[in-house]
Amino acid sequence: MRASDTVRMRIETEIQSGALRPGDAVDERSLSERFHVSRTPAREAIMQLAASGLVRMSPRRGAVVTEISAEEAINMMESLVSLEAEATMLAAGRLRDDEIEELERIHAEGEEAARARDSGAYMAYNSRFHELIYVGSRNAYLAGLIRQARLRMTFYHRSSLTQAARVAASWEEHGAVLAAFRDGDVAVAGKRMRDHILSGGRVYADLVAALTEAGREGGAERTEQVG
Amino acid sequence: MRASDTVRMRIETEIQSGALRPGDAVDERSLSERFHVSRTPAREAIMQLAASGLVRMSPRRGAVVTEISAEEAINMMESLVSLEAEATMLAAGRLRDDEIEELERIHAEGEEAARARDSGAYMAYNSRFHELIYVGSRNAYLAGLIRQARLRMTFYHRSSLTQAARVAASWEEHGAVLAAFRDGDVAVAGKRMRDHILSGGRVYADLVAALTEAGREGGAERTEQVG
DNA sequence: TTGATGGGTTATGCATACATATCGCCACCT
DNA sequence: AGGTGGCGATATGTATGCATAACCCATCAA
Repeated sequence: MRASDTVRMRIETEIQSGALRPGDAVDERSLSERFHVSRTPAREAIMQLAASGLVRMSPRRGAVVTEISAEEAINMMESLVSLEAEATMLAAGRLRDDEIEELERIHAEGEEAARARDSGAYMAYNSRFHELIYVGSRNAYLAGLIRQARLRMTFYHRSSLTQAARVAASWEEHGAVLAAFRDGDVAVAGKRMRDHILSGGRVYADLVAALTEAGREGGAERTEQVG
Repeated sequence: MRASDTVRMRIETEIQSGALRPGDAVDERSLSERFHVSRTPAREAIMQLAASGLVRMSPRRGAVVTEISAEEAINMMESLVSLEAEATMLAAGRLRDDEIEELERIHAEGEEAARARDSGAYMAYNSRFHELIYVGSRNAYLAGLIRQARLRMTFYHRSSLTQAARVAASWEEHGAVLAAFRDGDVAVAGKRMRDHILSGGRVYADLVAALTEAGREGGAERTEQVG
């Protein structure tokens, strides 16, 4: 394992967790000091993050955690909807019976979190549910595209599932997809996943628009109240 | 412009052109000597290429131009079909009349290359045609995903359009998509693009399978005869 | 008071030196 | 004769030094 990889992963974690927020500077020196490495691996970690889109580099001006505009957010959601629907259709035709049973178990476990409006627990369940579908698609490349897109949206996307109403609806929509899996209905499974992602996406797009607006009005501090 | 960026772009060009072939080593020292830079930007270029999937790095063992297995090729084609269809459906609903006219002009210009079975000229036309659709989708993120996927497949994909029969069929299929654009029929445009990419994809998958097979039998040299 | 200008500061970008793991080769042992 | 172990060579990974461009702020003029 290279030092640059560990630095990269730790930054990714900090962005996911919200410790690093869109617009925050990611500079070589502070990274090298925090992780006790020289500037070289710190710099390489930043470049890797830039390649995956998590940070944006300007020559001679350093890197900042990528801020997503409302337009970009809509574009990414549009793409994610398509990718998730495709993965779901592939999975609908390829999931083995025991994998569908596994999905049902996980879905049953998620009900408690959904009822309790426990967004932390629900997000953990949500990840497991979707991840099983990616694997079930038998398409590692497609799964990678989806994971990368979701990773880039985490800061904003996280927030959409903190809305209590959304959690309950999300769980119901998962159930609808699962029913289509049991029926082996590829087209219906795809459509239901498309609707599911779109539902979350609407919340997400609104949030990004709100953040963008707040950022324009009152500077970065203003986003605090929403995250 | 950073030195690492120019090095990266030149390597990308060499991979696209076939000067660098899957399995070829890409080492820091030779890059730094060829492009008259130090090892640092050469190394950074390699890491950027690795992030986009064009080369594969093994810790302490250097980088090689990514070799695509038959399974990976199928996965990438499956994904590309979905992405291109999505971009086409978006474009069908968003292209302005003058953009459709531009597409028609380009398509008309491509007829000559198609008739002459001039695969070089046809590939140039082909890129322009598809590129206009990506732009017409009004989704820069989706367009980026498609370009990245196509870039990763260039070495193999190039070859599919060198088949004379495929060139003629490809041009006809473009015409069918264009007709759907004129009719403003989103679903039909998407379906026709899906079929179009799939047609090329079949040739492509066969080719990768052949290369993989050849590689297993006779080592890397064996792929020479196909490229 | 506001704007422009210039110098100092600092972080990035590149070059280079050093550390270390991997690989190939050869001798030696079985 | 074939396999194994160690040694040398080489390339990667890391650290550090140097050059330069961008930023900040003070100073000055309108």
